[in-house]
Amino acid sequence: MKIGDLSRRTGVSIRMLRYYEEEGLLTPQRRDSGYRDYGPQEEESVKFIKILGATGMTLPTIAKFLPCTLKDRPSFEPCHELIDTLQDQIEATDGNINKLMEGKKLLENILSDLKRTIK
Amino acid sequence: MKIGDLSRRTGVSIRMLRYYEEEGLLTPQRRDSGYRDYGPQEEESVKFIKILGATGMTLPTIAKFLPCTLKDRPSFEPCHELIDTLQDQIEATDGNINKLMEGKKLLENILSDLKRTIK
DNA sequence: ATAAGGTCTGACAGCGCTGTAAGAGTCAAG
DNA sequence: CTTGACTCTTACAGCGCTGTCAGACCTTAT
Repeated sequence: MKIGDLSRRTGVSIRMLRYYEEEGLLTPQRRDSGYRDYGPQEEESVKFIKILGATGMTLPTIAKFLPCTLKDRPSFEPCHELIDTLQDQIEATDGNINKLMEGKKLLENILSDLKRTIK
Repeated sequence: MKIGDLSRRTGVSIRMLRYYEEEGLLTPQRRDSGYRDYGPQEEESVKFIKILGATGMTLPTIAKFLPCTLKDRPSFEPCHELIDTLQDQIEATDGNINKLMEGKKLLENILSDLKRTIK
């Protein structure tokens, strides 16, 4: 699959797909022409990247976790060293969720205040 | 209250407090010396800014909402024009919360996978 | 073979936010 | 009055991400 196809399928811009590679998150095959050739494995990875990125995780951090999401992950992947980081990240995400909910509450308060004041 | 005091009380860096002013979010009094002089009203605003900022709202956007959070808000404040934006923002925040929860779930899956694989 | 559209690399620029530094002035305690 | 801590403005720089552009090459269909 060429980069444009993957971009269309994932909604991630071509620019960013190349950036992912630059940051070590993806390493697609190359054709003789130099064109990147993505497989279903890479498409799967992009999905993970999107989700993890949405949690505020930075790309280098995501790069650390990505090998652990592989089905056929080689056993020597140092995933066990990531458990602490992982736990921290879960906590951080939880904190962010709470902040967002607090923010949402505030917004809703402002909204209902406004509606009451104006109507 | 001087800027250092407000910084300590809110946990927002001096740099950022000045930046808030630059962006029109705060307009503290000035002493003859030129020193900024913050009142309790400004401290309250900083709290809102922090919360709204945590929802991913950008400072210029926050600047629009801030007048609507004032207790003694002048009636001519065009807050009614913000209702749509506000509703959009609430929706967006909701979406972000969901994304974060999805991300958290993924992280937890990775974590339990790892624990099972390793132990 | 030609044309249109896809892709390559490399570079530059912008966003929003944040820190830091320099050089000058202010404040408060001794 | 001196000294150390604080504040002022201005400016530069970095982060992580993202877009865009240029110039060259590849691919596919006609």
